Amino acid sequence: MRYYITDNQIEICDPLDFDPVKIFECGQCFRWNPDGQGVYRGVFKGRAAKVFSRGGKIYISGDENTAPADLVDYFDLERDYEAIRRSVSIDSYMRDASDFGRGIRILRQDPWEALCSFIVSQCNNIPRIKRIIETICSNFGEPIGFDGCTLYSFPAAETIARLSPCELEPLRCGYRAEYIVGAARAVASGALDLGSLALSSYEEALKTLKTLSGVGDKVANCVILFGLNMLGAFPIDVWIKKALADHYGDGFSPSVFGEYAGVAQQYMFFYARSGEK
DNA sequence: AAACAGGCCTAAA
DNA sequence: TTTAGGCCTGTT
Repeated sequence: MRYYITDNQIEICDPLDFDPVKIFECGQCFRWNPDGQGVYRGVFKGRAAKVFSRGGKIYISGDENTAPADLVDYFDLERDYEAIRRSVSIDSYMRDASDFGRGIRILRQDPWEALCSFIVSQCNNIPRIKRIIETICSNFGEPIGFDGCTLYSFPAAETIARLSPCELEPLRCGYRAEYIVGAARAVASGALDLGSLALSSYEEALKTLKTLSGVGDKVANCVILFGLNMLGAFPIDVWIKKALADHYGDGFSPSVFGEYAGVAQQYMFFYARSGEK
């Protein structure tokens, strides 16, 4: 998509394919919050940034440790989402869903953060998921001063690996604490190499992630889609299951959506959650 | 008060 | 291979 880099800040030329509210509220991430004036601030890969609109344009600017290239990568600015929307619009339902979700982009999130976040998400509601993740960051992450706010980085797997599940009690995340520590130890010990998983096949990534306790099909697919940026991954949660039952039959396979099935899934999820349909 | 929330694990057919 | 029940916790 077209954008300008000026003064270490990115200006998005066509806001139709970059909608901050949809990007941050469509369910793919948990750590970007609006300040009441419409400015979203968040932390990605240890860096702070903000996204806001002014005069019909969208601006993204990061802290002093953030290069424009980091933002281009994280927000997936080089990808043509209009082409993706066309390719997944296989019927009138998907045309409506992808039209409704126009402006969503799949963020290139840190794989460890995605793994931990979606472990937390299981059998949980969004406010509590966000609260738990904020607490893990404020308790175990590093403070980052930015734009007059104190934000916190997501703690490294090594940091969490040194803790016992009991020490995660302040999170109030219940039985998920053991899963989190187990995953952290797998990553920290090198038994699970998320970097190399990103270079492996989808099947390999799925199989490997599912060896972790607390990670099943749904969580693993979320990690692959949002953390490994494999856009064919198709997480099926209760909302998607219902949408599939309503619009497609028993023999459904994500492959009908092609290589960007995961993006189709996100349009469906956002559409279903919106209550529009 | 009982059910539910963006699943997963284990035991049992 | 599929199914039922249990699981921490906070809300409604």
